Amino acid sequence: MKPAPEPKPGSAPFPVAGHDHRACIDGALARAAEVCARRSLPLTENRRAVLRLLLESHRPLGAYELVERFDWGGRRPAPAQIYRALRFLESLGLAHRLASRNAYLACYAAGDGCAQAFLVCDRCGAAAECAGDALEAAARGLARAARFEFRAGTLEIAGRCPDCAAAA
Amino acid sequence: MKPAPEPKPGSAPFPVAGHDHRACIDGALARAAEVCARRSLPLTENRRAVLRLLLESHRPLGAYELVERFDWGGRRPAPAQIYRALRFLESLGLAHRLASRNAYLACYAAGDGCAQAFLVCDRCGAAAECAGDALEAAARGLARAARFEFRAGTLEIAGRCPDCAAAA
DNA sequence: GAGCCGTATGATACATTATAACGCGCCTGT
DNA sequence: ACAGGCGCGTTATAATGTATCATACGGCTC
Repeated sequence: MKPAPEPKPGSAPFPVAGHDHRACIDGALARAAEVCARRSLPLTENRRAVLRLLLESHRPLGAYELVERFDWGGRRPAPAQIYRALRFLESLGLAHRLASRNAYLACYAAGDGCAQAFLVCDRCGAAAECAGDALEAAARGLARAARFEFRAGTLEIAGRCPDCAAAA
Repeated sequence: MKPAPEPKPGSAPFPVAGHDHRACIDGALARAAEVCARRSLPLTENRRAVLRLLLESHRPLGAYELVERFDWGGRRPAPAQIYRALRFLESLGLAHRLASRNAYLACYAAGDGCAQAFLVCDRCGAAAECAGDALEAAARGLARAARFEFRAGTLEIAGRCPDCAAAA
């Protein structure tokens, strides 16, 4: 068991008190730029803007919420615009889709591998990404037992985030 | 190496060669009736029909696929009809929603508890439900580490089912 | 049996989420 | 230059899911 409340901003599943949001956003954007550069894929204005919105909200947003928040000098982008950016970000592991919510979440930690988990608060909608060897192992174990060829796995956990659990 | 090809219809994640589909459907329907009776909730004609369609297809179906397959003497039910039945079945654990696919899957094994997993074939769309202590433990462990109050978890694993992996 | 209440139904309309298709302009390689 | 690929911006439309309302039916009490 590991109490360790807050090692690094991005690695604490839910933002804690001293969370430096600005730094966390800038860091994630810088990482995103790197990831794109490494693959010679352009992190265009649109893509960066969508990613920034996700990072700023620090919670999952629906595509149409993104449309609304997108300030394009008065006008709004069409949904397709947003979905394109989301697909791109997802393909690089810079954002994730929360299927159970039809919502999208920025990735704060560099996207690693395969089996990922999300903790989604039933009450306030906050969400956190996390992963662990135990999950990965369990997922691969289940697949193996069924002779299923594992590609990727996503675990979505519903419940109450620390704040809401306390407030209840 | 032939480790127990088919112990019980419902417990083999993917239907195997000797799979007696008829028996598997009838068994599941009987179990559903029991579950409803135990809770004094009616397994009405609609609900039974939707469940039967899911059981018969033996793979996840979208709500609108169900609408199309629903033979109502020429007419078709409105989507709301189907969604109502699906919600009912879900609430009793008799069917599950595959969020990653917007599809619904009958439950062959009696719904047990909390953290469940689905193996979904990228190629043919077949899906199997499974669960295990390791998954449950991993899910609860992740939640606990984040001081998150666990309610339920669903793991969706994408990959290739045995048949498709072999065919590839 | 008459009246009442709760639930399931059947229907229409609507809301939300996501994609298809197309042409334009900008780069880049030759 | 210019051809090809890619991302953009737009329009239209598909796919998925809900709200609402009137009705029907069963069980209950009186």
